[in-house]
Amino acid sequence: MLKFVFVCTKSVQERLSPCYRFVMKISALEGTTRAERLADEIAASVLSGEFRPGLRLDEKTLAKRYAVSRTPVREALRQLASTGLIDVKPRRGATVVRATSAQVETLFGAMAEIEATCARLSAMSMTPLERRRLTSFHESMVKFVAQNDGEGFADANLTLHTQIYLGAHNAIIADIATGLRRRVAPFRRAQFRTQGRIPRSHEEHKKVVDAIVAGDAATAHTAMFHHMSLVEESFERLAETI
Amino acid sequence: MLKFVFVCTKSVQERLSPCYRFVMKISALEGTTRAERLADEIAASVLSGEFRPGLRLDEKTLAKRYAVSRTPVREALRQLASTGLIDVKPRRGATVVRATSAQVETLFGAMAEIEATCARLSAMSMTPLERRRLTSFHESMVKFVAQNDGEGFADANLTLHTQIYLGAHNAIIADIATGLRRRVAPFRRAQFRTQGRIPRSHEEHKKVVDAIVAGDAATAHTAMFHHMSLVEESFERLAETI
DNA sequence: CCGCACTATATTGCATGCAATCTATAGATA
DNA sequence: TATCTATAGATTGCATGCAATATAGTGCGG
Repeated sequence: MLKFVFVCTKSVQERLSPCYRFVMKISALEGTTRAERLADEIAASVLSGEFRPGLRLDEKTLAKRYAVSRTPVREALRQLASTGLIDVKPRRGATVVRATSAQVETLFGAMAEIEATCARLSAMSMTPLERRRLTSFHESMVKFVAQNDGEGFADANLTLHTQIYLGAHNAIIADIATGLRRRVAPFRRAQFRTQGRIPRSHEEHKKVVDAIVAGDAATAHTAMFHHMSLVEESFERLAETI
Repeated sequence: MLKFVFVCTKSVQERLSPCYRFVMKISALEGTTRAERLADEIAASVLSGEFRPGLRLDEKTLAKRYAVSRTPVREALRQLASTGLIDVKPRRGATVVRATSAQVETLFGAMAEIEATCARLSAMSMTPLERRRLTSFHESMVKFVAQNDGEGFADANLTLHTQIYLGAHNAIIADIATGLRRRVAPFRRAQFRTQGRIPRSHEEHKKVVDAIVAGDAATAHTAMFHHMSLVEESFERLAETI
């Protein structure tokens, strides 16, 4: 991995031309710790499905795989445990969470509540600019519906929901929502492959977006809750077929 | 610290008389790791106010204080950082979070939303037994009002709110609520010392409890949200006098 | 044949030490 | 005098090694 070292004092740093600031940014990116980068790597592997639920995450193996010692691996695992993505038991090691259907239901229920809350808050406190952006982004998603592009729709779906988290104008609630979305991710894979899910999801989004833009908090809440419940239902249907 | 070692096989363990099980329980308590116990200790110190917001939490000093090496201290600090109680920056160490008034406002706002959600869910899904218990517990709190006992009221207040978290019958939302309450704690100290806060709080509780018991979800939500907003207002008034 | 106890192996928890980075203080220069 | 530089000290990040604990495999008795 490349590394640029740029030595200067703080006052010089502040008066640098933009091209040098770019160099500094690279340096800042490198400034994260190994443990942090490991946590990201492992999380990505869990979310991508490479590390399946139930898989044992052995410290030594991970350390070898990423060519570091066990210490940063341990820290990464602890951090991931706090997000609920993996499960660490004292002296028993870490595993990718494997939830019972009841636990998954709880997770989806929590998520529906939080998302609905975000929608309500967004309806109350989004700026006019944010409302316009939300509308136009939602409208742009129609192309994925037309092309039946599940992958593209899934990506855009995340962006749309994130816009609503941010529109709530409460960083803590937005964090909670993001964290929950991450936690449910391993259990909702391939959700948009369910027959007819894409156009239906797009319609539900429209109801949510319209209510938010109109400032109708109660309807935004209800519509989002309903949308998330259908997502769960779609998951259940998928799970049955496995 | 005492430690009982009790060696036996699992099948024997399961057929033990209760008195031996007690011994095993002690052993199980000891079975937690140092890092976990440290996290509890440090959290308690933060919540009790011994470690004030902004205080630098230096690994070496903490290691000396608790007579362990830096390794478990580091793990404890990372864990606490994930709960939002302390702030850890790479290569810059840990400090007890010192929030701006805007951040505290965000925190109270998030808490009000989550608590209100819990109240709504409780209204919808508490069992008859839970409803009865909630009512009787709330009624028992009148004695603290009569005696103007802030300490007693604060303890009971926590129990009452926890009952509502649990009544929501969603472990994840309950966890979120508990975590937020913890995070808010350092900024709401001495809240019940504000003039006239105890009887007023008790009245607000009544509205919440009545709505929950009656199964009136919308009213429970509104009443709880209102209650939490007043808590925040009371904090603001306190902060101004500091 | 089944279940229990015991030993061997593997894995986690923790302590220690070194290297990289940050911070503070003193000195130099305009 | 104010600002910048350089050095020393302190602190964090990480690697390594040992001790405590859990797991798996083997032998023994009923």
